[in-house]
Amino acid sequence: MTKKASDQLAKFLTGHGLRSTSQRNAILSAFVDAKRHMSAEELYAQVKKMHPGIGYATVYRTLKLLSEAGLAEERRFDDGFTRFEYKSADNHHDHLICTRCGAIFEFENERIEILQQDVAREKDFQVHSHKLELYGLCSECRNRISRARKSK
Amino acid sequence: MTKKASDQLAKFLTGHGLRSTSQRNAILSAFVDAKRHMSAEELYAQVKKMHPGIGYATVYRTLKLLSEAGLAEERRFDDGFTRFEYKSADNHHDHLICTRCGAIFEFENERIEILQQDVAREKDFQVHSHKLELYGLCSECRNRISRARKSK
DNA sequence: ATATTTGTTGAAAATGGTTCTCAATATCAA
DNA sequence: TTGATATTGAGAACCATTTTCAACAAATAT
Repeated sequence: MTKKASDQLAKFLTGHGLRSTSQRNAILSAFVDAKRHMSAEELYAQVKKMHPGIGYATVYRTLKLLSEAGLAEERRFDDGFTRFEYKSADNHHDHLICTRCGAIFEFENERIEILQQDVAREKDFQVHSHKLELYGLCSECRNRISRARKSK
Repeated sequence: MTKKASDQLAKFLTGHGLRSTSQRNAILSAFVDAKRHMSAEELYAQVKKMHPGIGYATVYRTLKLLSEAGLAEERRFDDGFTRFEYKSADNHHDHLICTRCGAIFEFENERIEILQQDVAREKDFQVHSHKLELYGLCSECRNRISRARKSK
């Protein structure tokens, strides 16, 4: 785990009269090391491996804490699951989501962001964050489908 | 209610060996006449006014049915509520959501859509739908805030 | 028209992700 | 150390949504 992340958490805790605990550190560590877009359940399973005593509630509580500390971002995709994503200072990106296999890809597009600002300005709206998700089929699933069609 | 909508539902039902019922018609009617972005709960309350006997489950079931029939679109915003939106054939739009008062505004931007297609093509991804939400403060809330600040 | 088949409904129970409660425990400051 | 209080784990509670099931109703056959 990066030292930066744990420092950031420590700073947040101190600044808010909260305490540093082994559980919080363990969860942060697992979260940072893990793949992106983790559900609370996945993270719980991961943390359990190293710290079997840890409870479900603590994972949820810590995830919320990390969001408040700016270390995690909560995302609700249309599959109904809430997932969390490690948030390093400046890497905003959007998502392509395969509706067949559930794979999630990331992308960035500066021009889209600029157009978003234009839209907001036009409506006199002050944007703080945004969410752009493209749903469809990834190339792998598309290939799988066309292969299946041929073999019929 | 538009005749078009009920026809579209009737067609879907017939085509799938399903039955046309007074409840389904009542729910569709309330849904089409209602304001956009309705939660199941809001729609249930609305339908109850004219048809007190109707059950919660039926509203949910019908809303799902309407989605399958292409008459409704399910949306999960970050406030955790699922809402449904009446979907006429060709009026895709995106949303500006005020995080303070909850107001939802709509917009369309052809250029953003084009750029999205570019991104997808680049990743060899076939987009079927997308979701773009801008979160922030509407002008009204911004004014309220700055007024409050002045009066301090 | 009437009966028959089978989809649909309402009420209540179940589900599933997430949050809360509370007694036991751990951290931090003095 | 010790005391004040934040945190934890386990399970109960929550709440939106879904499922169950017996009663009912729409489409179809008779």
